[in-house]
Amino acid sequence: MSRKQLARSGGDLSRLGTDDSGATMLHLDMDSFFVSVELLSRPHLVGRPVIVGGRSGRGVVVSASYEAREFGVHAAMPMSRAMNLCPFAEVIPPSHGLYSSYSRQVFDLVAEVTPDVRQVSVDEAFIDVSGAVRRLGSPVEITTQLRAQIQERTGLSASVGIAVSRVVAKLASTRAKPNGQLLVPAAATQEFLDPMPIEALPGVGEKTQEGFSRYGIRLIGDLAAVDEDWAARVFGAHGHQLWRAAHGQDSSGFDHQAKEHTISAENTFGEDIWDIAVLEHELLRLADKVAYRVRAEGKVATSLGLKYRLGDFTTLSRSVTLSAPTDLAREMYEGLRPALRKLREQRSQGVRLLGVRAAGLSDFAVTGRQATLDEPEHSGREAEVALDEVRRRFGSEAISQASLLRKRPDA
DNA sequence: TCTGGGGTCCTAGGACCC
DNA sequence: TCTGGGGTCCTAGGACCC
Repeated sequence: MSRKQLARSGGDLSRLGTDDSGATMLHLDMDSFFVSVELLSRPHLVGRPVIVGGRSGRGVVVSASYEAREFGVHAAMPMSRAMNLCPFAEVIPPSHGLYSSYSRQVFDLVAEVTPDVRQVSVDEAFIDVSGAVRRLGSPVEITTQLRAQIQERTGLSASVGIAVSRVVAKLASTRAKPNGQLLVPAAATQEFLDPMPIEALPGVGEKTQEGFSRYGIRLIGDLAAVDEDWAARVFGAHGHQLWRAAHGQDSSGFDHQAKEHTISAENTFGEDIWDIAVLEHELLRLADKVAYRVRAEGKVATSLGLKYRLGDFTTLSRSVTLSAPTDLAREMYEGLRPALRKLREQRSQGVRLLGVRAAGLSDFAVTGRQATLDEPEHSGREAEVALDEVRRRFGSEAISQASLLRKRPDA
């Protein structure tokens, strides 16, 4: 049984009550978002098993319609297995640009409710409505309105959980799916949580579940019942955070200010690659992709990471701290190339995946590089920014070829 | 069955400095 | 000459999420 099925397999919840006065946190989750967007333009497939995902040998399921889930198909499953389970499913390759545009429409509607929103992915967000009740009505009324508006403007359905905290709201929206809403009144929080399986809690995956089960902890209520200090001692910071979640409490505040983040790109090859020249070409292509996005955010990276996955799925990583921050593909490529060569020499295995990550991102303007207009790197930056225009017109493949041939400005 | 791509957070060890 | 301890930064790896 999947986690979602487990979380849904509860009893009647109407006894939880109708008092939403203390439940001002909403978790909004679009129903099988990618599939639903694709069905808008393919109405003849409604009601049939539909899978969005990569078709190639190494593709995985990204999203499955409820009809496909009946066959046991779920997200992140290898496509080969999904096709065994459900051979007649319609398979559609993902169109991320399309999903982004529908996502924007949905979040424009959310923004009309309140600015207190923390978006967690294209199709999911936490919404704190405590500042909106006087203007728009109770949390339940706001939810009903918002779901109706989303349905009307986009043709897509959303499910919403309404509770005292993010973690409880999230569990409630899962229980409400598809196309539903569920209120967990503040006073009913523990009663709602206690009977759920521990792996329904966000942050509990396979390993953590195993760890808990060694101590007989199988339900959220089991974890809620143990001593707080014991949980922190035995399971570390993660255990302490989960103990709080088992009591319906969020571990951190509702901070939605821009934190430092990372930008990465990776690629799984159709078949394992042994040739260092092919790997280096891919390294440059990925560096180009990352550098473009770093520049688009007006940032520079102070450290770089390389992800290197072998044919047997062993995953290695190497990182490099730069002496001067950069937003250039060429510098990222040259920064990581020695690490790539070394790994290829050390490990006599084909390479399944290569990835590039930019971290320690800071504003271009505050690094001081902006002041040194005659610096060679700066003219390099100008050149790459100009190449961005070429990319828009001729596609990224053209840029990768151009980057390969381009000389360093100081060479 | 054989595992995508984009992320976040935590831990642990070693280097280095005072 | 041998020895402490704390703080910080860097690196590698792992668990987890959508």
